Amino acid sequence: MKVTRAQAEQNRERILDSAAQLFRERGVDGVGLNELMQAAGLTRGGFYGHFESKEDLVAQAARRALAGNVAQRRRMADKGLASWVRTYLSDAHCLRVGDGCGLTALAADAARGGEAMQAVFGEGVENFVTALQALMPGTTDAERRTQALARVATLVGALLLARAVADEGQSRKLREAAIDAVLAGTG
Amino acid sequence: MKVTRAQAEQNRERILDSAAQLFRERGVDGVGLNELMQAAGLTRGGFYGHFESKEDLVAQAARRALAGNVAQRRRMADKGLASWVRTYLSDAHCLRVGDGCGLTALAADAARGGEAMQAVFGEGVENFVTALQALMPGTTDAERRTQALARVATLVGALLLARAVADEGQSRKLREAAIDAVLAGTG
DNA sequence: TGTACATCAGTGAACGCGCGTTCACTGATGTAC
DNA sequence: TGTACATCAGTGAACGCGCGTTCACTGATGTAC
Repeated sequence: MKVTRAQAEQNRERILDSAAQLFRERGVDGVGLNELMQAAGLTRGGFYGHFESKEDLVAQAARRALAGNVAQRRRMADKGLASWVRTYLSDAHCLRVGDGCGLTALAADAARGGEAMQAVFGEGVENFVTALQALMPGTTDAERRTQALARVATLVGALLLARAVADEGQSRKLREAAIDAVLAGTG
Repeated sequence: MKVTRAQAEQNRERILDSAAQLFRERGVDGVGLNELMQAAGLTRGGFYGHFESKEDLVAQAARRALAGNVAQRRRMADKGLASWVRTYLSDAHCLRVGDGCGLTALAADAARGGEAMQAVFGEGVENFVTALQALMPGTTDAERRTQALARVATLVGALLLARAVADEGQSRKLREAAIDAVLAGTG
């Protein structure tokens, strides 16, 4: 049955929100379209009214997941770098993958993904780097940018590894060491 | 038909080698047991003579993939840190996922994996950190270990992000920035 | 060393299931008069 | 503003396919004599 255009648009948004969360939690290959549509309160057939294919959805859901980082970016500027970095590598962020950083949760899927996905992911990285760059202590823009690039790698690497090891102590030590390294020389 | 015990053991090794490579290239969910057995020159049914389940294989294949890092570790000690880090973040390593670093290629699967997988992965991280620790410039063991932990995160994060972005220049800049950061202060 | 036989690695068909995708259909929406 | 009808968002069955796993069977291996 047909619904209003506004309702249809809301349905599309709900599919994207579900996908952005579930893909982060279980990976692109770990979530089927049927489950995804049910999570959005719809049935499987309606999917292709909204998206060309699963690959199309993946790229758009990745953009949505990475847009969540923009909100975190603002908080970073508000709270100050040190506080924000500690939040980024906190126990809470380590556990809550589904609404956590899209760079960390989707990097492997992007590395194995299509060109559209990788283009979206590249923008996500760029946005993150730009935000961090403003808070770096270097004297030139180029210097600050290089520092920001390396620190994004450290943050993402530490969070991903921390989530992947069985031992809680090892996970925490990884994150604490990364916090020290990222904040070193930033006063 | 039966084969000799030595042949059976070789078959098992071949399954593990194929799995260690294909899981790194396409992820655990991206590789079926049927394809895996064919890659090892066998048929699907024989799988359960060697492994309890796919999850069992995943943990053992991860151990194998991470054992490859041990070989790299030796080269690191031989060639010196700077040369090794540049190799780790080279174009070649960026492209060759299947026989590249298991930490980077399998971290996402480990984060979503079972306890056995995460235990294996934790050992892989520990081995890598220990190797790097010996080359760090700090004055105490604890200091060197903290530096090594953060640098492993930087290396893994940079390689993973570099593989996940569409733009070649962005990929290279990420890796070059990480090289600078990892080598900073190590002479 | 040679024969008789139990072992068991590997085969290939089959299990139920979920995958991504297609399509004829439904019926409320939005439009034209 | 009220009626007649075309549009189209969503439904649900079906497509072929590959998934992880099981199992009766085969026949060379390895052993016992």
